[in-house]
Amino acid sequence: MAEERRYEVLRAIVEDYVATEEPVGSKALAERHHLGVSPATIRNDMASLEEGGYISQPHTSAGRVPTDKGYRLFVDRLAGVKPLSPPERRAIESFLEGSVDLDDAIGRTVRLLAQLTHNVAVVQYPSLGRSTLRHVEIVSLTPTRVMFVLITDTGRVEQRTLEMPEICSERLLGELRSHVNSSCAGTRLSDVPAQLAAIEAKFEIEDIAVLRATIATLTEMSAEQNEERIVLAGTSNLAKFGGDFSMSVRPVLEALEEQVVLLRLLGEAAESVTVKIGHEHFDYGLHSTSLIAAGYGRAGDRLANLGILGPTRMDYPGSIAAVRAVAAYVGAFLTDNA
Amino acid sequence: MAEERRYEVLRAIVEDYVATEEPVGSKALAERHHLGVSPATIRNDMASLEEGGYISQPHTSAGRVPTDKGYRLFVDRLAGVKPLSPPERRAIESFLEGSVDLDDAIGRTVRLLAQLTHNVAVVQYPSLGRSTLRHVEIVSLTPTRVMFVLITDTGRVEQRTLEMPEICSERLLGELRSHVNSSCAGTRLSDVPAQLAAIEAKFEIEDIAVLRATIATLTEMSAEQNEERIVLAGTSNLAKFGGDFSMSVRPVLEALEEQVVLLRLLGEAAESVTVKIGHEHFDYGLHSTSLIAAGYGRAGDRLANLGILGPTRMDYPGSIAAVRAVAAYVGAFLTDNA
DNA sequence: ATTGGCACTCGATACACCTGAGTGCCAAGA
DNA sequence: TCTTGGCACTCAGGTGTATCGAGTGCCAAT
Repeated sequence: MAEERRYEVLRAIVEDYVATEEPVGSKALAERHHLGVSPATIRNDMASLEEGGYISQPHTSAGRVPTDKGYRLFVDRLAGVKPLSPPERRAIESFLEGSVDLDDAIGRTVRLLAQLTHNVAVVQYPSLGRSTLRHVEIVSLTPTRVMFVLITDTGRVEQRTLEMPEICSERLLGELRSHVNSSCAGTRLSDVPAQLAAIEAKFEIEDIAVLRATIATLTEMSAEQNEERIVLAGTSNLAKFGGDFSMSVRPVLEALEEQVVLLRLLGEAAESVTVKIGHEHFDYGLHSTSLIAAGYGRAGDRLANLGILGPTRMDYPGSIAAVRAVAAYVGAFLTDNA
Repeated sequence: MAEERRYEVLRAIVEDYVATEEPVGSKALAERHHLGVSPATIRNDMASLEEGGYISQPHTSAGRVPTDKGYRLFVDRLAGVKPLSPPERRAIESFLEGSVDLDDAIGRTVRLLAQLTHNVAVVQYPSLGRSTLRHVEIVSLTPTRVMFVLITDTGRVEQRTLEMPEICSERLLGELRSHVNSSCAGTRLSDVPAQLAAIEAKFEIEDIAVLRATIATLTEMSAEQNEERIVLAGTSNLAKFGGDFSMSVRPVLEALEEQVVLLRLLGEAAESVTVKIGHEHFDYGLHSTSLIAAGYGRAGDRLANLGILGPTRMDYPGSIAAVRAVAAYVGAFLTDNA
């Protein structure tokens, strides 16, 4: 059946193009991949692949290059899983050792990912909304200025200062601290606002202004939309992009500087490993890039996403393996240090 | 006196080259800058400037380009102060409004700086060692796991978790908290280790292990070398670099990814505004870039540095003005929110 | 010390040409 | 019906040549 071989040809094209970065022709294909057919046959297959929109040729007399659609098919149906090399395994297994807090762990993760894949790595901090609250600390800075510190079970620490409407005594702060903690500790951050609403009854009328300000601030802090944090590494790997800098790399750098874009990028990752290719991105600047993203978390509940971004012409099997492995290890690390 | 005019010519060359990005010739100079002399005279001046090493020509039959030494002279003796435009003034005056905590303020600062100068902006968090400790919070996560949270007067919050050598009671944690706070609150972080050493006497023998671990961790946390944080923005402005991407921009991106390099870069800034040009940088990757850095702080005591990095061919007067102004405003902001 | 004149250099641009990789198509063979 | 070898065609890229012109250095005159 010719159907089958056509896809074999596509796979060969993708692999060669990724390796050489140059359009690949029928003759070279016939030599390097021992499909038992002649260049002429391959040309026929190429013609129908091109008609199907899986490959295209930059110029009339050049080899073929996979299109986004071609990569898509390759990723979905043709790519095998490339096992990690032993050094890679070792790197992953030891990268978190000795990390001293969450910042440190996330920092190591993102650098590792960048180094493994030679692409730009993107790691999102554990989502606030899905973490549970471990402790709330309320510290008086000046008589009317108060700092709130939220500590979650994932190790995230969020702080915020607030100018109180009136002077608040240490006694009042102490009461706030104990009531907030007893009613909210151990609940998900997304449930905190509801819990907070219930404690209003326990306070004197005269303290109501301070209490309301406190509740408002804590509610805002536990709303996840603001404080999703994202870390990058390996931007210099964008050098892999050929061609003119300002044409191809600049828009990518610009997109990477926009937290909003990054969040949406990672946010759209749904399954265990998601691959977004070229024009599948909503952002114009990323139309010549691909994203490989995975969720990570503790025992199945996804806390956040991480991934890599690179030119569409990238090593999908290898990168997918790396992203998946790193996500698994980070998840395990968070579980152990819960 | 010709001496004087020669420098006038150098200034004109720098200005034109920065504006046009192309080597500038004697004829063009005579036209655009109304120095009352002929192109031939200018050529003579150019020849002696070139002999002095201030300018050079890329090819025999091209115009002149300033050298690092030329820029140096320009910055030190020739550059006037370019006043900020009204929109720039307004942007600076309002950029910090509504910033909700230190992270937010630093983030706004770095983005503003990048936008104003169209270069890469670099902002260092207020140095830990020079801040004073406002409060230490000690929170028990599990029976043996404890989180320390340091809050400084600059708004920085540092956290770290520690696995204790033995189970520690709430009573013990409470004692730790109160003794640490009473002896250290209000002191500079760099003095904290000394203060901590003194409290050992106040504890029972049986708690000594936990105490020692606590002191060790807090000492480490207040050592400034680790936790200097630096934030970047505007990397996409590197597009201003002409030429080949991997030749010129890649090493810069690589340097920017190394915290160590960045720290040293900013750390070397000494006076109120420091300019480093091209080969004056220790890092090879930055040999075609210039840095403009300034310290910021509260009322004269420098807390940290900020600055911009761009191609040596940059608008020095404008950038210096912007950096200086932003540094002043950030300093004022920190004073008001102390 | 300044200026106009002049010969010279050399990068950039344009044009023509060639080469070769790669294609599409067709007719013959399995 | 699928495969294959043959063949003419296309076109990007490299090379060689000629021209152009911006810009220079030098020199003699002012």
